[in-house]
Amino acid sequence: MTYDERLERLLSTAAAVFAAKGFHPTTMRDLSRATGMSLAGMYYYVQGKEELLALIQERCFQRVLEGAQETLESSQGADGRLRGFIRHHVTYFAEHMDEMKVLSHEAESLSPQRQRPIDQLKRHYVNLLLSLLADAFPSADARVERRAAAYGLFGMMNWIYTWYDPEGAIAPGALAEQFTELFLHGVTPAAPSGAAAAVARAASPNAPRRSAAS
Amino acid sequence: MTYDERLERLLSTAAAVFAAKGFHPTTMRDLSRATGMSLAGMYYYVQGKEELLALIQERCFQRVLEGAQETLESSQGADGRLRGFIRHHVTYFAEHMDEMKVLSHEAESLSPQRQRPIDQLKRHYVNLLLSLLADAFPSADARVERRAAAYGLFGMMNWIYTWYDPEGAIAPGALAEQFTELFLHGVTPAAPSGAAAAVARAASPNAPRRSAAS
DNA sequence: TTCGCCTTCGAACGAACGTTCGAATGGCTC
DNA sequence: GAGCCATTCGAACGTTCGTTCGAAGGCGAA
Repeated sequence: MTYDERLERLLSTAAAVFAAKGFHPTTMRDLSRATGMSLAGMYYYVQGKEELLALIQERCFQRVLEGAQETLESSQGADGRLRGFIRHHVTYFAEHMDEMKVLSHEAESLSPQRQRPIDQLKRHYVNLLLSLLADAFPSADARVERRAAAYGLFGMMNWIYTWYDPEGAIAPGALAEQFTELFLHGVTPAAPSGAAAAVARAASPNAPRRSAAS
Repeated sequence: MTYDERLERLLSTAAAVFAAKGFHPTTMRDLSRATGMSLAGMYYYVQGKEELLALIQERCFQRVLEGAQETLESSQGADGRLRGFIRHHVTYFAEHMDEMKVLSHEAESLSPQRQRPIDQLKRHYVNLLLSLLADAFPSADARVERRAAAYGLFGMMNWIYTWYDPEGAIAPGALAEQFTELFLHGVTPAAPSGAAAAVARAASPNAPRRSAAS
């Protein structure tokens, strides 16, 4: 195993522990136990606990951005590009829950100087979605509305880590489709043959009609 | 000032500090400084730091639930009740950002026995939305779809604390309307005279048509 | 074998944390 | 004034944290 591979393993183990316990409650001794390395040994690869978090977030975000750009390059039309962006974000999130949870949930856990480069990636990514929305809906140009829609979508997608189980009933791809339809057309079945209604009906035609709050 | 009033002030000050710094990084000495009380003095009102968080979350959630139920009682029709639920959640969130951020962001910061009663409130609240969705859209009955829609909506709404400024360009009521339209009908202008398109157009007819990612 | 370098680690350090304790304060009742 | 109770607090305790340091292990090159 090379140096780089061992660093990579340290980072992904740390991401899993951070995702499970939270960044601040996690101790270097926790990470030592999880990785099998000694307490001091980890400092050969990383300056300290905070750099661990910074590296995890930075690498994860870069991969998300790269994946999004690749998806956009192979998508056609404003609508197709927007759909591709959503699909990529949701599936990537669902398939890398640990890192993405750490990226989403620990967005304020770094010192300002370590936060800055990550915030720059975030600005870039948000602007990317805003420009996709502008291309797809040139008529709905109100700036605040577009921001609300963009952050609404990010909320929908980034909240995944609080409830979603990739091994559960909803596959990552299915979740991406549902969120795409939800964002584009809402829950309301638009027309008798509308896409959202069709998708919903096709999946489970005989589900119970009511569920009581308890 | 009565005992209860002083406890209330301690809780709301603590909520503000927890919202700003996060629960775990906040020290009892931070709270002592923010409240003006002595370090030991706070232990007269509260068993410890964790009970502080538990009380904040429990009281906040109870108020949200009460407000939602009151809203539902004065709403008519399945669609009206669903709209009322969303409007209430968003406006309450926007107007009580500190407590709601602590409720949303520190949902895993309590020990299991302190978490349990709050999780019960949460289950109740989620089931409430699920039943509203079942009433409003009896045709789209697929169970997983309803869950995805519900959690998508909660994500949209609870993500507010990461970006929204109640003093900024979007008033709480306006945000609630936009999220309601977004959830019910999506961003796509449904028809030339569709509600979503009309709302969007009315607010800012001459916004620029493009914005580049940078 | 010897040297030097990359890698690992046991042990310890100083700081900061949540919490406790006993005393002091202030006002009210007899 | 004396006694009592609710309230506040300075000072300290024991623990745990992130980090450091010097030494040791392992291994290829000379």
